[in-house]
Amino acid sequence: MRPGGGGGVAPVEVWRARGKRLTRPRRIILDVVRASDAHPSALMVYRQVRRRLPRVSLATVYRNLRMLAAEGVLSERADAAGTRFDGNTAPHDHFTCVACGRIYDVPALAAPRVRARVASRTGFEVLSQRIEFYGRCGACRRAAGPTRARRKPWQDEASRAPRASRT
Amino acid sequence: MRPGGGGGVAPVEVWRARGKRLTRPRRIILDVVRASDAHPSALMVYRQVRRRLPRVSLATVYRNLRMLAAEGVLSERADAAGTRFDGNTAPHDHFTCVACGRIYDVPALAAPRVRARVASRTGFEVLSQRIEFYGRCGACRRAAGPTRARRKPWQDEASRAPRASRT
DNA sequence: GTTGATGCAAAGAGTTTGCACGTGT
DNA sequence: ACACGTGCAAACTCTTTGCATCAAC
Repeated sequence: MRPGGGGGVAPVEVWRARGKRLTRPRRIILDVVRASDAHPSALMVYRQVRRRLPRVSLATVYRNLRMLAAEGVLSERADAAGTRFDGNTAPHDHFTCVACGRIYDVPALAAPRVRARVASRTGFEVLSQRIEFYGRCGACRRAAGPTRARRKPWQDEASRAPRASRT
Repeated sequence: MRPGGGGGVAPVEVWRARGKRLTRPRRIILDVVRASDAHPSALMVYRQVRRRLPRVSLATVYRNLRMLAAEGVLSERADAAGTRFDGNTAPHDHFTCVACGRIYDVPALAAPRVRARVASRTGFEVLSQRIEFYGRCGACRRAAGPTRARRKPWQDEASRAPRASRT
């Protein structure tokens, strides 16, 4: 459970202003993504939502995730394993452990600096950026030995991965 | 045409040592990716290769791109638009223009610094990283006005996009 | 009551795989 | 001649869409 994740942020008013409705599936989908720190895929969200709303369809999950991301309520990232969603919309980077597959949030430490540098060097206007790190997390380093997969979180729904640090 | 791209780097010996063969489709596929700076998708490569080898199959293109990437001869990146391949295997970052869709290489300016910082902050072992910038390129900024798509390079095969800078 | 949202099923895009034949070594 | 590689087609996964019905407002 992401601390503060299930809390009462209020983008609901924003939707209403645009004629969007707060339906039961939609609310649960948002809850699930916010309550997870596993950066879940649509399928992972679907499986969680179905526990509370067994008749929900995968299409509804996709439609809502896409819409919520478009509204800025969620963030969306594509990688080799597919599209992942993140309830944390604050700027931050990611660390993917190549051993256990877990994705950790890391503070966007150097973001502004790197960004300014690229802008001044190329003359381009940088609007946003994405930084991904790959390596071995603390737990997997301690487990020593050669890299070995212990679990594949993108095929599962829950993950107790501790957050690397607060962003 | 990427300068030096079509040149005679020699990973061929490496393959042979592993029992891999230098077939006609394979050589042409590699040529095509190396000669492009458009960061082509498999389909884009396929269309180019077919000009020189009309009977080539898409499956062969996929198999070879994947194999060449695994051998380190090419690099592979997944994003929202699908998987893209890059003949430039030197470390570098990317800038995607949200107006015209072109992908530019940018020097990996801050890479080592950012990397070390994350490692020391999290205690994780960083093995690699990926940095993507999004914004408006020089040409599109000069074209002024609101963001408007002028072309969708991921549906085409050729691109005359100038390189932002040499990595 | 109006209109956006849902569930279901079917379609689509991108990518992978099985298999018999072809071809580099 | 021996394997690896190829073309073809089918399969597979992930995601989107059409449509009648449902439910939020």
